[in-house]
Amino acid sequence: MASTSATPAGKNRPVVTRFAPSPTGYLHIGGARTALFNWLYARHHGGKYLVRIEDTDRARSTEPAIAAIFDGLDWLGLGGDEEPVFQFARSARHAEVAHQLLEAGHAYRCYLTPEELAARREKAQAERKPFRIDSEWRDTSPDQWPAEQPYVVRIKAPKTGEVTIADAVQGNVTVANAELDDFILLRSDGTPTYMLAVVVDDHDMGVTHVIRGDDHLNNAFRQLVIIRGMGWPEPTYGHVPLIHGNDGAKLSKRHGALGVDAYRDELGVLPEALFNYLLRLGWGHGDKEEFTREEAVALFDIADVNKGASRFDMKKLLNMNGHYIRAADDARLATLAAARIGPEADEALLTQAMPVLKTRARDMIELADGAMFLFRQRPLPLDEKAAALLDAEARTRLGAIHERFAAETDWTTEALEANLKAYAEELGAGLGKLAQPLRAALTGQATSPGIFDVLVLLGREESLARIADQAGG
RNA sequence: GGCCCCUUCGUCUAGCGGUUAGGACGCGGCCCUUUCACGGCUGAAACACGGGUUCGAUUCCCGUAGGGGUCACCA
Repeated sequence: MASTSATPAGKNRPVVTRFAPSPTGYLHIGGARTALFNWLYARHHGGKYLVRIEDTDRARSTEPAIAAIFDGLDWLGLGGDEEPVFQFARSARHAEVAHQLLEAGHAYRCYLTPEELAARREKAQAERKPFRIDSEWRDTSPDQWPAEQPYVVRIKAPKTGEVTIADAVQGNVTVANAELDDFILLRSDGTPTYMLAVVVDDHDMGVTHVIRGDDHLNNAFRQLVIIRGMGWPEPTYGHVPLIHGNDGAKLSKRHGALGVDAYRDELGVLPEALFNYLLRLGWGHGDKEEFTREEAVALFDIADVNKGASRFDMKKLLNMNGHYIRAADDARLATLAAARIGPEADEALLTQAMPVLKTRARDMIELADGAMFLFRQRPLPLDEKAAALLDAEARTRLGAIHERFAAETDWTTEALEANLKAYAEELGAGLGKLAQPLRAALTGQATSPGIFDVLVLLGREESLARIADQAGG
């Protein structure tokens, strides 16, 4: 048994990686992570990171999907270093390679019809035998080829021996050549298949490291047949495990496989949070949890990516998002929040309020919600808990508070706090007994940022008016 | 089903022959406190199972079980 191993031929070529999504939908979370790993690997090695759109499936590829992918990539800061390559536009070149393979005797014309193939497949299944394409056209010579009949071009895959790939993530993976079949290079209409296109494009783009989902691991062996047939340098492969949903099943649209745009728009996630979360999914570096882009670039190694699939955990993503919200620039958050609140939002006020708002939010939805009280029109609607806080006694006290605050000349958190504390002492009550009704009156809610911060944010006039609205007696 | 891959707390992970198996999320408790958060402290919680190899296995090897991927004129 001959055994050959796929050792990278061009070890000292500059690193070139690529992210090659097919535009049949949005950029999903798994794709985003694959892009991230490719980007990181290239950056770490001072190489190039490219993007290729695999749009050869004309029926399923759409313009909106292409736009969504670029949009998602840009948002995460994972756009390619050069103009993206569109695979479909290169089909003439793919066909050219197929013909070279044909001339070199590494491929052959196969006149088997799809119907005949289907029949054989069915027969094998009925006999419970593994089906492997075994075309009688494999060893025919050109003079035996029927004229004027449609044919496909098949690769002539080795039938004996085995190949082992030194995968950067999975380690050595060996497959017997008997497992490989003579897959199609060119369809009967002359168009190239994916298997051919990837190999040709990767070669032409100078890709040295193919980092992709491990659903492609088996394909690597097929692609190697083409690469060897052409005598091209073999890339280093790195097959990263797929991301699973919270229940352990493959991530589908049902559980969490949203487009990255949904994480941004519907979940209110910050790009740096998603970046960090995705980085930590399947990769770790000691006890470190938070990584800046620079740290990630410096520390990332594809060899450290875990072999096992990991589950997507929304809770942890949100927790991380909270960290990044707290660390984010106030003006930036204000702009983001304002877009969610609407035209009544005042960015300057939002920016001013942000320090006390952002510790209370794990996502931009919560952040915007938490800021709403600043912009509500009087008289404020009271939620259930707020209403319960405003009993007769509380309303009476609000009247007294209104009087005291109206006389307050120093509208600062310190002065206001001293003022209210003095009143509490006078009453012999805890500060909470006064602060909660006050909060209800000022925000219409039972929870909010610190009450004195609220007072200052709202300003003297608005605060007094809101208190008066609820004061009784 | 054939082939390939995977398996450390519920989850994400550190570990790379000798550790009280560490951190994070989540969960419980305490502290801080005008509410809710944030923050701090703290508790419960894992090496799938069975054989080897070894003085010694979470770590190396082989099985078993479980999970995943792939078997198109889709990509």
